[in-house]
Amino acid sequence: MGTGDAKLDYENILMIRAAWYYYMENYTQQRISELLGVSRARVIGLLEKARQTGVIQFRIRQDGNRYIKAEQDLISRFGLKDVFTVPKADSLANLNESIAQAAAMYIIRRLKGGDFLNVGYGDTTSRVLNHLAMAAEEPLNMVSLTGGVNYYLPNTSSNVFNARLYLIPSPLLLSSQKLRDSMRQEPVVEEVYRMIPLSRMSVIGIGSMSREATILKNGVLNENDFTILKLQGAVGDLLSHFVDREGKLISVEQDRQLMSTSLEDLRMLENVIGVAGGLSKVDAILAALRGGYVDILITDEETAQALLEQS
Amino acid sequence: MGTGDAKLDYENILMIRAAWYYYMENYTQQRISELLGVSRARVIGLLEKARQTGVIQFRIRQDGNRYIKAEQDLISRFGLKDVFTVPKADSLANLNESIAQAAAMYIIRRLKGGDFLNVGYGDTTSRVLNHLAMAAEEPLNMVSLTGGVNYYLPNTSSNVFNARLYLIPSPLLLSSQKLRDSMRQEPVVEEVYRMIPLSRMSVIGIGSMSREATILKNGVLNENDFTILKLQGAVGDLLSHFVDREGKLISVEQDRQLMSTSLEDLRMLENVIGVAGGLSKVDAILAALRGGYVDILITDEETAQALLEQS
DNA sequence: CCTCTTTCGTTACAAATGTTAAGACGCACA
DNA sequence: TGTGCGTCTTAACATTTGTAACGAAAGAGG
Repeated sequence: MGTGDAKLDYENILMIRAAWYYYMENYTQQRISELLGVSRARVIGLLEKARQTGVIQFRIRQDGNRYIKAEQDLISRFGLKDVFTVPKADSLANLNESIAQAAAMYIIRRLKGGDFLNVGYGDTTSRVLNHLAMAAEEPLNMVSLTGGVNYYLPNTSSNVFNARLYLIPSPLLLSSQKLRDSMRQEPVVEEVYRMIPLSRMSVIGIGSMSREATILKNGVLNENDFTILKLQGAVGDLLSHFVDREGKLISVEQDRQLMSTSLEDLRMLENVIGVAGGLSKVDAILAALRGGYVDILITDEETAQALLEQS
Repeated sequence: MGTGDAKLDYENILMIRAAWYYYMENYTQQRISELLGVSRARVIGLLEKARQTGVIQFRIRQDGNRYIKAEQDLISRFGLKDVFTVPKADSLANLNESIAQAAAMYIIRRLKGGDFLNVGYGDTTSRVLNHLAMAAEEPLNMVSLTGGVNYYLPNTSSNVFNARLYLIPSPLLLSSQKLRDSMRQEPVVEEVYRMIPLSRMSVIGIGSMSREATILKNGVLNENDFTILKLQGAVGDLLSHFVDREGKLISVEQDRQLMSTSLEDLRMLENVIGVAGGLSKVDAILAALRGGYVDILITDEETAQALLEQS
C-alpha cells in the first residue's frame, strides 16, 4: 500500500517548511523562496494555505494576569471557573466566528490525549467544532448532547473531519413524547447517554429568542411556537430547552418531545463551556449563568460588559 | 494587597488585544492602532513584545503526515518513538536556537497540568528551558538529572522563571568518589533522585567531543582530561557520562565523581528526548541512539541525513 | 520651578508583503 | 500530435509593515 499522493506530500512539506522559516525563524518570504526553490508568490500561497489548514497555529497565552476587569467581575459575580472574552469585531458574523475560534483555542489547550468532549447543538457549536477539528493533531472524541445528528457532520468546506463521533442517532425533535421515550430507551441511544457524564468537558451554545435562532432557521420550531414561548417568559435556550430569566425550564409540550440532555443533567456536568456573544444574547446568557448551567463562559467584551450592567 | 502595577497591566492588555486582532483576526496594524487608540508605531512595538514574551505563540501542527523521509527512516532504523527535525539554519548558533525552540514546542504540547519534566545539563537544555518557561501558562515542574545547580537558574535576559524547580543541590563534579557517594546519600539529594523516575518526560542534550563542549567551557573538565577521554574512544557525553561509538560508558575516574543520573537509570526512563544538532554531533548522537538512551530525537534535517548515511 | 530622562506620537522613507495579469510549462486526453 | 486545463513563474504594482529621526508631553530628581 502506497503512502498516498506524492505530489500532495511534497506540497505539505513545502508548506511546513515555509511556515517554520517564516514564523519560527522570521525569515523574509524572499529568502524562503530561495531556500525552497520556488517563487515568492508561491511562498505567499503556501503560508496562506498553512494558516487556512491549521498547519501553523497562533495561540494567545492564557495565564493568570491576562484578565481584564470585566472578566474578573463575571467570574466572581457568577461563581464561574473561567471567562474568556474576545475584543469587538466589525460584524456579527465575524463576532461569532471570533468567539468560536476563541472557544476552540480554549478547549484544545485543555483537552488532552483520549479525552472526550460533549457537544451541544447549534451554529456556534458547529463553528467551534470546525476549528477544533482543524487544530487537533490526534482525532478528537466527541459525544453529542442532543439528537439532530446531521448538524455535526463535516460542513461543505472543511477537509477531513478529524474526530471520532459518538452521536445520538435520532432527530432533535420527535413527533410525540411517547416516541421520544421509546427512542430514549433504544440501546444505541442509551449507550451515548451513558458516555456523557464521563467526558471531561462540554461545549454548548446559548440561544436567544431572536429571529436568527438556529432552532428556528432549521425548521425545528415554527414562528408560532416561538411566539408562545416568548409569552411564557422564555429568554433563550440551552440544548433546545427554553428557559426563563432565572434559568428555569419552561415546561411546554415540545420539550417533552426533545431528544436532548436535560437541564438537570447538564448542571451536573463539570466544565461546561458556554459559547455566545452579541448584545442580543445578553438575556439568554444571564439566564444560563443564573441557572448555574455554565462553568466557563466564552464571549466578547461588549457582551461581558452588558452582562455586568444588567445583572 | 494591590494587583500590581496598573500601567504594566494596561500595557499587557494592549499587547494581548493587538496580538488577537493581528494574528486571530488579520486586521492591519493601521486598523488596530485606530481600535486601540495608539500610534501604528506602537502597535508594531506591542506585537514585537508579544512575540518576544510569548504572549502570542506559533505552533506547527505535528500530525502523522508531517514526516519527511529522513525522519521516518530514523524512527524505524533506531526504533525511536518520534523524531522531529528543523530545516537548516544559517549559522550554528541559530541552529541550536532553532532546535531548542522545536524541542520546547514538542514538549509543551505533550506536557500537561502537573506533569514533571526531568532536565539534563548543558547549553541546549538550558535554551529549551528558557523557551519552555516563556510558553508555559502554568508553572512547570522540573527535576534535575544532574548536579550543577547554577546551570538551571534563569539567565540574565529572561523575565520570571515560570517553573517549580527540584534541583539536586550539589556541584556536577565533586573532588572525590567518596564525597560524591556521601552527598548522594544526603536526604535532600536522595529526595530529588526519587522523583526522577516519576516524571513523564526527560530532556537531555547530547555532547560532542569538540572544543565547544559545554562541559569544557564551564571548566568542569580541562583539556587534558578531554584528550585522554578521546584516546579512550569517547565520542560524546550524555549527562556528562562519556560514551564510545556503541554508547557504552567509558569508565574513568571522573565518572565516579559525578553527581549525575547513571546511564542505566537514564535508559530506564520513558520519553527521553535527545536534543542536538549540527554535523559535529553526528558521532555523539549515533552513540546515544545505539545505546538506546533516547526515545525521541530533535535535530536538524542535515544532521538527520548524516545520521542515516553514517550508520 | 527647572532640567533631565524617558516615552510616545508624528512623519517620511525603506523594506517586505500581497495582488494581479501575462505567459511558460507539464500533463491528461482525444 | 495537438488542445485544453491547471499550476507555476515572472514582473509590475499597490498595500502593509518596519525603521529612523525629531519633537512634544509626562514624570523624576534636584
